[in-house]
Amino acid sequence: MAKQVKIKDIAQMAGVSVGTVDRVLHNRGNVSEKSLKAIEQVLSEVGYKYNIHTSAISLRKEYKIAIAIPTAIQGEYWGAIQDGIMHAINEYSDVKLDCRFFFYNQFDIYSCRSSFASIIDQRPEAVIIGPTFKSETQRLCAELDANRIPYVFVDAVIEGTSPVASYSTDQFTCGRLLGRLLRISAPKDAEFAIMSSQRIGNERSNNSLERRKGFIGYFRDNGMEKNVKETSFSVFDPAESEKKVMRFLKENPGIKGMAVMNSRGYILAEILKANNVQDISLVSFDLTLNNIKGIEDGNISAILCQRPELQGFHALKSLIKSLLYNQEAETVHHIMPIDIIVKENLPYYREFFEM
Amino acid sequence: MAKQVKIKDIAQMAGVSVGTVDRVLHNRGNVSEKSLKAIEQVLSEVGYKYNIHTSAISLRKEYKIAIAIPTAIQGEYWGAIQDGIMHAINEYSDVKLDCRFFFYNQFDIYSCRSSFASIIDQRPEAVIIGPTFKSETQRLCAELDANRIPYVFVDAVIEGTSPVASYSTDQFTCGRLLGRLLRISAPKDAEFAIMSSQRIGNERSNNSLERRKGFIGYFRDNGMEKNVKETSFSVFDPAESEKKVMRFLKENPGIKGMAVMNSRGYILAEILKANNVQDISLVSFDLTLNNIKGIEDGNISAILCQRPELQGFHALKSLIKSLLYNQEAETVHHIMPIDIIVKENLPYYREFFEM
DNA sequence: GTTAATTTTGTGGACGTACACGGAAATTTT
DNA sequence: AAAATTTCCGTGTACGTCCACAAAATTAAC
Repeated sequence: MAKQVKIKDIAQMAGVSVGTVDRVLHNRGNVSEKSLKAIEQVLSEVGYKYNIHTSAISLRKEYKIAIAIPTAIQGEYWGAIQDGIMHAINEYSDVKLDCRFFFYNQFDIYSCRSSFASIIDQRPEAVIIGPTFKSETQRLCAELDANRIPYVFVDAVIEGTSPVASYSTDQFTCGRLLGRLLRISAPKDAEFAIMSSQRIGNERSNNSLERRKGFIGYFRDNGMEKNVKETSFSVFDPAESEKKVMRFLKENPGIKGMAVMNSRGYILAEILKANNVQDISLVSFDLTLNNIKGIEDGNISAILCQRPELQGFHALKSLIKSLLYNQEAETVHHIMPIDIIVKENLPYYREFFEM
Repeated sequence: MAKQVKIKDIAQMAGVSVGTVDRVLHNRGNVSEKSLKAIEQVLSEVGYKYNIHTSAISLRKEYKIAIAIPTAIQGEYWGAIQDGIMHAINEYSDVKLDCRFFFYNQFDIYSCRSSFASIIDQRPEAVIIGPTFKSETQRLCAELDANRIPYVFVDAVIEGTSPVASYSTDQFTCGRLLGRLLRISAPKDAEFAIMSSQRIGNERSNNSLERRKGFIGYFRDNGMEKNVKETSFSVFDPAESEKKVMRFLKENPGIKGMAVMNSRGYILAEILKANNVQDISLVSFDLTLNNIKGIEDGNISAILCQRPELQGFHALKSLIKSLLYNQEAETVHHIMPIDIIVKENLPYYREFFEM
């Protein structure tokens, strides 16, 4: 248990007052070259570490934090991220925070634009971004960079930006993992289907595309590329979807597994249930309420999940750290674990958290 | 963002001084019935929450904490628990802690007794217990209860004790989950083997027994009780084990999956690898270095894991909370999630943590 | 009823950092 | 060289809690 080095100690060693050390630590300027050198010398020798507690206490400032994520629905993916953020707000209730959520519709680029514009207007001191549209996000980040406003990414990373940290998943590997899960639970010659959920404008998210690549890649590596089929279903027209899916299964009787590259697996689960289909594994993403029900009912074999609460929690945590000790640190990209959730271990993923 | 209520506020509302409120909050006694009533009244109304930061600063006391767990080896299960504890020590470096480890041999009841005896001698202010022997642990806990020394359990809970908290896993469900993993990845009529690792005196740990029960129960529930075989292998005599296992497989050609109820799966992985056995799934427990290698090599299909670092981390965290704010709270039993780790998601379980 | 012992209560200093303020030193201007 | 700026620096106070110590109130003892 190494003894804490205090600012006072540093001041003494460098032959200056605590005020000057403080100025250096917070690069507030107004320090002579000589003092700066002396203090930096001492700092490099002793390795000063902030005392987060005292630091937090004496900080009177209230930080404005903007959170730009797709509309969060309780019990769904972005809802879980929001839960994690709320949890962090609570945990760090001693740091004065003014957190505002700027939700946007992830399928409407205009709503994203206007949301991001409001953020700029708001002049926050830090931002959490759950990115969807690449160039919109890049534009926002450029603006934030110009104003030296720190930001972090959750769920995904956008290239050409310089966040303080990011929390995301290796979606390609998710796809491979999904491939493996389906393959091992089916006979050697079985076929598998990628079930795309159709949306307005038929756009597919980047995450889904990556997952799909990984999935196909996995079967290609195992010489089973031909065993992979693809079809789609609608999120909004269940009856039509049901007809389409059942027709597809009839035409492809070899199908023993279905992969859904987003959280819409529960829709297929309903269809399988209604038609009493027993021998097809279904794997989807995200522990949403609907998918939880699908697992409990036994219609979804497994769910892949990427700790959204933890992402939200750590996102805010790292921003707070950055605000308090604004050393210009390197970006840290955190890749979240991919949890495999089936009927048996489901219950224990609901309580536990944090961390 | 609700405004923080301070001790001063409470004091004012209750018509007493901060000192008195402090005494009540830490039940240090020496408070008149009248003041106590008044303060408790106010507390129940406003819902006071400690400011962890200021609390940590002004705490000058150094707490002696004893940690009684089986010998921890780096890269194995108890080593991971130790890592988690060390991490918490680091995270709470502002709270003065004097942590001492009292390791014991989990296969030697005498070493456990002498370890526990040293703890009593040591007179610690709080204890973390990784229990193995039931009555020894009960005796220790009785002693601790008598001295009002708080303690927490990691890995497992012993009945007839009253810890501050516990962090453990539902081993029975682990066994069921293992059953499911093996079953789905094999043909309908496949057979499965429970591979017990033999030890000195042939005792089997409680955890293993529970897992075994769950495993067998799973197959019974699916009308496949007859498909489960059992055999054993030695941890210390690899050559003998290899002979025995291969003979067993020859005699039971229907075996498509092997279950190891502890962390010794890697031994079988080596055997399968050496004999070029390809079509048998092997599932074991705990992300030890050996097992990680087994997964990477493809000889272990999956590992079930119960977040040992998180257990250790939270164990110490909850003890610290209990020491700082020793309100006589109810015991909280935390059941850890059961992570399923396969080749694809393995890399991401090594970095991430905390929380 | 007075004194002693005990219980109860309030006060004030300490923890380590942030930051405002005013004074000292260095620099520029006149 | 003195005055006016500007730059630099040290001091002091605040943050909310803990806890030691002393003062006050209550109870016990005589």
